[in-house]
Amino acid sequence: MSARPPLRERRKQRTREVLVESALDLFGRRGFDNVTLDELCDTAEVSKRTFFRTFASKEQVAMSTYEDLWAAALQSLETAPTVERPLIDVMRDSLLAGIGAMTSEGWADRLRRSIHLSTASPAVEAHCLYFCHRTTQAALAVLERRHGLAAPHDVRVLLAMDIVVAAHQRSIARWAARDGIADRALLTADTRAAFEAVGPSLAITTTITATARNDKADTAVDARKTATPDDRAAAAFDH
Amino acid sequence: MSARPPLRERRKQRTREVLVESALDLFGRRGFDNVTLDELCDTAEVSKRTFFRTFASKEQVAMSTYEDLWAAALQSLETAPTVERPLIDVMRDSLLAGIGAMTSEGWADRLRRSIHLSTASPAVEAHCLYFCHRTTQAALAVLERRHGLAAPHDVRVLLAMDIVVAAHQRSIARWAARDGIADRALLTADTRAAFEAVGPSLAITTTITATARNDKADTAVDARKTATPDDRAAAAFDH
DNA sequence: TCGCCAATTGCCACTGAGTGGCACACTCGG
DNA sequence: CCGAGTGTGCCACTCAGTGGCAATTGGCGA
Repeated sequence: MSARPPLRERRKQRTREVLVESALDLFGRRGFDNVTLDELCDTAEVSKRTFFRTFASKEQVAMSTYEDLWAAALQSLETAPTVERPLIDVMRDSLLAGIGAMTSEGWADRLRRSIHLSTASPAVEAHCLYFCHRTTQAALAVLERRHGLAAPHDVRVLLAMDIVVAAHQRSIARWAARDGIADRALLTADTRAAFEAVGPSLAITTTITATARNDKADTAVDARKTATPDDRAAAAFDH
Repeated sequence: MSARPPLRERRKQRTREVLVESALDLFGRRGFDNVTLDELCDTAEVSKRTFFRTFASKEQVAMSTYEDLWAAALQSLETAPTVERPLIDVMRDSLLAGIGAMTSEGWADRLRRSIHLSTASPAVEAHCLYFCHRTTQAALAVLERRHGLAAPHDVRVLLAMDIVVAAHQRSIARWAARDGIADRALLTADTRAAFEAVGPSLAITTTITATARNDKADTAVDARKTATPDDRAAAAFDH
């Protein structure tokens, strides 16, 4: 068969998969806070010690697929050609590439369940937020090293990265909240839509859309800033 | 004297202040992770049980002044006049009002020390991030109830709030990192500057500013989006 | 000034996450 | 088949956070 990796690695990987699957199942059915690590380890048939050699925390096992996605995005950032264009676009494309690089069987379903956990449990949500924060710091380092980003401490650069995180989180939350299937194509579309909504966001007024939902005279977007006319895309994103 | 509050309240408040002061001192000198709650409670001369009746977590006592600031900002949002203008501006002004409403003796110094803790300790930083997230959710509810925000689940609205958080965090981080004194006037200025840098952030290119630092031909800001010419302010914000 | 009521506090025991140490078992290489 | 080295299980431990209950203390009427 395809027993390429040295068999010792495969065991490790197998343990990891069993833990993730058990965790998503238990957390999903009974709630993150109502499942102890001892229970999880018992279900997955590993010792607690082994669990902490595989994952750094109870939260991490719940979000491991999500972290894989970002890892793939960072990987893309490492290998992508370095053309000069807006940082937000570069990051968006890296995320899209990361989405395209997900291969493992059933990743989309695991990812969707992970996101559901993060919206259901404060502890997981906090972990998720912090993870994104640290990951974009790492992305900044790559951008500086490979893409010639000369001022990684410029406020505008830091803000741009925060905006990337925000757009990504909104897109993935929207994707995971869809009723029916949540697959790669939809995630890609939702990601594009969220990033296109960034510009219009700057000018949203507090009294927007008493009539905005799917109307034509919607979006009291004030034209002073950001005249990007892709409001249609943003409006279509509205649920 | 001015013994207006029923004396029982004052005791409680006093305990709170002692805890915060002890925490900032101990955490600041020896590191958040190297101080146990037992030590802190021992120093402040309260039982651990009382500590958890005053604060929800070890992290919270470290960030209590920061949380006070947001509480003041939310309060301002509750009472401010409800004119129709961009959501980001409304939130910025609420934050500025919150800054203006800080009165307790030595708040600026405590706030600065809190921020330092959050940059030094991952646990505190994560707590801080999540707190901001939850607080802006609360702000959204106020905006919906008082300011006529009709579509609080519109992606653009959610993005706008995320951008507010980002600008705020960048400004306060910059403020706390200043060498000399960090006072109200500087925090106000840094906040304004960070919010003004939001627009230009959208168009930052990856190869920005090989020569950008304080130059005139700086900021490879691509004029396609966001032609706001307040790049000067943003550039001045650069350290 | 005294004493009752209610809120607050301290103490104790407990759960559950996360860690270090050590002995055992397994895989891989010869 | 056998050593070297890595991975795993078990045990004991620290520390954050919680619930219960008794003791204390302030508020307040008599």
